[in-house]
Amino acid sequence: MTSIKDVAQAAGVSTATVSRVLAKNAPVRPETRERVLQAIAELDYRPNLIARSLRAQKSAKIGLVVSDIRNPFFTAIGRSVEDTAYEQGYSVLMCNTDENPEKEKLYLNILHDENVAGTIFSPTHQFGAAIEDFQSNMPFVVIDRSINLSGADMVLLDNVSAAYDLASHLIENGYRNIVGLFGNASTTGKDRHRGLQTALEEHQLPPAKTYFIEPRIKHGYEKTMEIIAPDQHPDAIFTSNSLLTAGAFKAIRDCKLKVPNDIALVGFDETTWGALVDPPITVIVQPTEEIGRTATELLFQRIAEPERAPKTVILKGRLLVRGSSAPR
Amino acid sequence: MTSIKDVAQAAGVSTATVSRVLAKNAPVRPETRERVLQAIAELDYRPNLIARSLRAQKSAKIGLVVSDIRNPFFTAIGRSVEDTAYEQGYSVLMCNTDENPEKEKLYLNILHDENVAGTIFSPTHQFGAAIEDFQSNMPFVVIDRSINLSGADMVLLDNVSAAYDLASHLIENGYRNIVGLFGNASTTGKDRHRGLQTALEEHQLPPAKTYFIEPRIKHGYEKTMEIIAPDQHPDAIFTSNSLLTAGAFKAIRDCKLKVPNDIALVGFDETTWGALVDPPITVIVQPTEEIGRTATELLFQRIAEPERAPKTVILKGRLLVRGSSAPR
DNA sequence: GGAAAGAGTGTAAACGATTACATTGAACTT
DNA sequence: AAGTTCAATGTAATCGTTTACACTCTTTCC
Repeated sequence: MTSIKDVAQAAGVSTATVSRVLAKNAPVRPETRERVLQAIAELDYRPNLIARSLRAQKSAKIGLVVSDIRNPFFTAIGRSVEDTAYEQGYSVLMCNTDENPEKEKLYLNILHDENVAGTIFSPTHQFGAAIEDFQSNMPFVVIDRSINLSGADMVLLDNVSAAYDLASHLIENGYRNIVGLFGNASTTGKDRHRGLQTALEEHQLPPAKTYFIEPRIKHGYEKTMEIIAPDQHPDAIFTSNSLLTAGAFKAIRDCKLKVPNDIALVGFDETTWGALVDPPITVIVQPTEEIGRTATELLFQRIAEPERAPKTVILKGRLLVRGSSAPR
Repeated sequence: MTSIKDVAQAAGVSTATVSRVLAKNAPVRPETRERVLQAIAELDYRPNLIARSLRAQKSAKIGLVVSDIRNPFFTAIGRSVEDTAYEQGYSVLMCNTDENPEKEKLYLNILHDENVAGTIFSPTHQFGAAIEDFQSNMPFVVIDRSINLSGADMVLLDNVSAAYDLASHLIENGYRNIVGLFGNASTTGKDRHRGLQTALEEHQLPPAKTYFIEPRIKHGYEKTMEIIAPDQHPDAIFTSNSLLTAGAFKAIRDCKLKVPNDIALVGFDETTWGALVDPPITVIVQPTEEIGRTATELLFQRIAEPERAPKTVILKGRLLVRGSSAPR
């Protein structure tokens, strides 16, 4: 390993001078700077980020803690965060918690210990309380799921209104007997539930039967199999998460029912498969690129100015109408 | 920040003793150990990983550099690597290079600077040469794509044989006019190409028309649109990557052709959508869990024993026959 | 012409851990 | 009883940076 000492020696200056050349903003005689830069190039020197991080008590890394890396929504967020961070010279530590509060704690601790400059985080609702411990030390931006923490920045979808739009669309297309499947890991499911019920209410319809289950393909499948009794079944399934949508779709197909004639299906998030299946799925499209970028920008703002008043940015989803919810 | 000094003071010992308690293997009187542990608990002390990493010149992190995080194959690998690393007390820095050699270099440098213990890497073929620079310093395991580097461990699919099986299946089901779409970013495409051509050859059929294109949904779509002329089209499309499969599927559908009656479609990697579309897609299933786990284990082996002779593990794919390649 | 200001550089102290070496004292050996 | 051994602990150097402080030497100003 070539260190700053080797460079200093090669250039005939002190380590402080080399450091100043590196820092760019300190005064160094052009001639000296030249010598140092040449020594750096010759020795192929690159500063040790660990040492820098130890000394500076911070680093050019941010954490991204997502709850399920298999969910394409979070993959998309990941790309967007990474691109934005990259432009600012930051690298991204991506961690997957599997909706597991234990792992959330573990990874937040690790990120903290790694001196990350801040973290973008989609917490389970169980985590609500514990997050307080970390907030003091590390800037936070919460995404996707709201959390009862006054100090944190958040980037959220207007879930109630998006679910309302999606449900209204179903109702307007003649569906009356709607069943809702919602993820039980976060506030998102609750908000989308509310949007659905509000829409029904406003149309003077009775509330939907709803289920809160683990947001996994498997559970979406199993619950849908339960719902579809041989003798009777709802005329539409409303899902709050693309994994549940996939599970429901599979179950409907295995029961040999036709979408949308026998049963309509709508959900959240645009995925590769949503457009490919027959019929394609009507969904609320979340602006993933914008969510990731906004979250990263908010994080950088907070890093730069820790005392800035927290912001919550609420973005709108877009209803993408396709065949799975065609008029009855 | 509470440091080891605070603990030492609280317990009335030196920092060395605290460190020894932490290290577990050094001799400390039970009584003293008890006092130290209590101080640690009271102060809620957790060692600073940065400092530890600086001193030890290594860390309990490994890098995972994937070429496209949107490709479900790599997402699955990511989960598997993470789980295995987690069991060993390591955390995973996941980076996305977008098949871009510049980003590959950047992230390998960053990982190196972060003192990661090693890196699991799926390189573009352009990267073949440059990897030499890093190998000396950092243990490597290459996955998914072979690379001409004698010193590195690798975990690969037996691509030639898998592609051979997939092609033979098509041929046996009566398909004769096969067109191949292959990713141009890696050796994987080339190997799978060879498997396809070998199968045709062995059945005394003329070689397939093949295209090497960017492994993106968009490019799979566009190339397939070109291939499907209004007057004539192949009777099967063979794709080497699930993103290309998705693009091809979309194009076929947009051309109002029926799978498999008008045209069969086969590819690599099990995805959410492959099972959901109608007909479901015949694919080679890669053992992603095993690939990730094996790669991580090889990496740990090499970290423990840097001079160990390099291994290449070749895993077999499994042919999953479904409707998209039903007999003519 | 002397004081003041400031550019350019070096010295050395941090950051928070680990660990080689030194020291102490008790137990054991002969 | 003196020497030997070894467990238990402390002291201080070290990892590779950054930066407060000190110093020198010009330049500028009255």
